Amino acid sequence: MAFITPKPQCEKVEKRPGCIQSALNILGDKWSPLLIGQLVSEPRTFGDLEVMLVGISPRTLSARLDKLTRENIIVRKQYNAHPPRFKYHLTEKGDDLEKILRTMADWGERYHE
Amino acid sequence: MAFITPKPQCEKVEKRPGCIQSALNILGDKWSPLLIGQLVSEPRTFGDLEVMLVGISPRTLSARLDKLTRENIIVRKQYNAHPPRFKYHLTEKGDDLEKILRTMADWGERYHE
DNA sequence: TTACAAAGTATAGTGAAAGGAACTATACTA
DNA sequence: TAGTATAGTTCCTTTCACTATACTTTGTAA
Repeated sequence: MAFITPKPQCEKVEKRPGCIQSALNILGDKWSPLLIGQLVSEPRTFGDLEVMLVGISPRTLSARLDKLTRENIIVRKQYNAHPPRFKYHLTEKGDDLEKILRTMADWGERYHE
Repeated sequence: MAFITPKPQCEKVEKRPGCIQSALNILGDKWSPLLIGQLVSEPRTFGDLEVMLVGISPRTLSARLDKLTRENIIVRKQYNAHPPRFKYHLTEKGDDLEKILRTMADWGERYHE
C-alpha cells in the first residue's frame, strides 16, 4: 500500500495541506503585500499605485494587478466614462488578507531589528 | 525638504514600514513555511526534515536551515555526543510565527479552490 | 494640429533562488 | 576492514521574478 507523502504534522497548523501555500501564492512575492496594503479601505488608480510603490516598474505593476485580478483578490472598476478611468478595489477575499498582513506586522513589530 | 517615500497608508496595516517585509523575508520562500510547520512542538533532525519535505534537495534544506538559524528562528541542538547527532528546534521568535501560519491556513481554508 | 496625461504594453536583459546529481566527513558496527 | 548511517557540501544548470526603458492608445485641452 502506497504511502502518499503524508506530512503527518501538517494538520497541526493547517487542516488541509496547501492552505498556507495558497495564501503564500498571493502574498509571497515582492510587491503584492505592499500593493494590497495600499488598497485597504481605499481604491487606487494605476498611477496612484505607481507613485506609492516606489521603485516598481509599470510592467511589474501591470503583472501584479493582472494576477491579483485573476485570483479574485482585486477588481478593476471604471469610475469615469469620459475619459475612461479605473480604480482597483479589494474584493471580500482580498480584504480578508488584511488579517494575515496584520499578524505579520505584529510579529515584525515585536522582532524587527 | 525631501519627502522620503512616505507610503501614507502604511500605518493602516503596519505601524512601522518594513514589519511585514521582515516576516516575509522569513516566510516568503518556497520551503521555510513548511519547514517551520514541521518543527512546531517537535524538534527534527536533518534527515527527518529531508523525508518530510518531499522533493527538497539537501542543498536547499541546508541553505534554509542556515538562514533560519542566522535569523534566530531555529537553533541546532546536539542531543547525542557519540555519534554527534543534532535536532533543530524553534526559538520563541520562531514559535511565534505559528500565529501567522495559522492565520494563513484559515484564509486558505476559506478561499481555497 | 500640436501637445500632454493616464493607463498601460513591448522588448530585452539581469540576478537570486531552486533543482539535480554526485561527493565528502565522521562515527558506529558486523 | 568493509559497510552503513547521519549530516551535510560542491558543482553545474535552469527557472522566473523583477528591472529599465521605450513605445502605444485613448482622450482632453490650448
